[in-house]
Amino acid sequence: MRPKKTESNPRYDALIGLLWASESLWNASRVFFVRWDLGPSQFNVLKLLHDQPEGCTQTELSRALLVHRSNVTGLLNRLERRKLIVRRDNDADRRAYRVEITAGGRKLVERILPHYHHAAAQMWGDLPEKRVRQIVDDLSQVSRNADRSSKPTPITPTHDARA
Amino acid sequence: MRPKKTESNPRYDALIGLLWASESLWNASRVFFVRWDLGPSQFNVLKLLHDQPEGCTQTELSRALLVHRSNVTGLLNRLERRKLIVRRDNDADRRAYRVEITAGGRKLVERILPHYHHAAAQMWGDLPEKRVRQIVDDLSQVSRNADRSSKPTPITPTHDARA
DNA sequence: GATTAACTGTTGACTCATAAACAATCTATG
DNA sequence: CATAGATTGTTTATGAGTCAACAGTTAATC
Repeated sequence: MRPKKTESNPRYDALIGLLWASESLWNASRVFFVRWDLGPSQFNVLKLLHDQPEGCTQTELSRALLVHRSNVTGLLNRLERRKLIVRRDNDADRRAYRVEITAGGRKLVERILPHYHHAAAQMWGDLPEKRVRQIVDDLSQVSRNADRSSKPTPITPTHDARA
Repeated sequence: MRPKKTESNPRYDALIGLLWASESLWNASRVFFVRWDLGPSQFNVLKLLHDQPEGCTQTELSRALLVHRSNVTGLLNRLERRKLIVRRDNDADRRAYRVEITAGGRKLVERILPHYHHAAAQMWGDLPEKRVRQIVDDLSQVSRNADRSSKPTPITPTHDARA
């Protein structure tokens, strides 16, 4: 099923390649996590809470993970059912929970992490350290550009808002 | 909400950065496509069929798009309802459809593509052509490694299958 | 030619994502 | 203080993804 030749734009092709790579990675990570009966998204939540011992609100979680508030609800429900996280009441703000990881959740993350690091290293094959770092820099620029294009021009509220 | 310092692995960090960038891009592309009331996945289907005038089966589509067979069903249902694609009967194989893009679908894709190319170019900012191409190469290697790790060792059936 | 094996698309149950609307709560501002 | 506005988390509806199981069809093999 060879695709038809179409007018080629290297930057467009590169974008497709990037999305393709990340889809491959995401699929691989789904397979990777089945061993522990976790989805990649669930692990991301756990990892974040693991590095955030004070806990955080669901909205903070949603912003850190780049997902919608309403999605966090179900994600946490599933994790709470398995006692990997808890929703504690927040005295300072009775609207919000303070979500924390449990001892069990922490243990699970720490059991998984070494394998994850190992698998991640494999993905880059024998690419030299320097190139990897270069890619990280370039991609963070891409992230910024993407965010800028999808958000409605934040307009820095810090004095002096001339466009 | 600063994250806790944890033992750092550059290749792991790079992977997270890659996934992060692609999530940003995906979100941006979702916003981008609302104008035409399309999801990114729907557009991917249309684009593929656009470059494939002979049409293809749903399974071929699923392989090309890296998604499950069962997902293609709903995707095509939504596109068919809007008359952007058609499922034609396949005389040679009565199990399979031959999915084709309609004139309307083709027109839509061709209206969108220029904007898409433009937006894609923006994402890379002023990164020099050479670096962009470099990234494409490196990422295609990553894709291969990811696929290898998630698929159960294909074992090339071409003679000589000693592990 | 009949049976077995493989493949095609759909369905149902589930996860993960969005957006819109809602009650409860906090924060400003009059 | 009152009230208007913003924010927090949930619900509902929908899109997009997985997997497992199914009927129908094709292919292979005996």
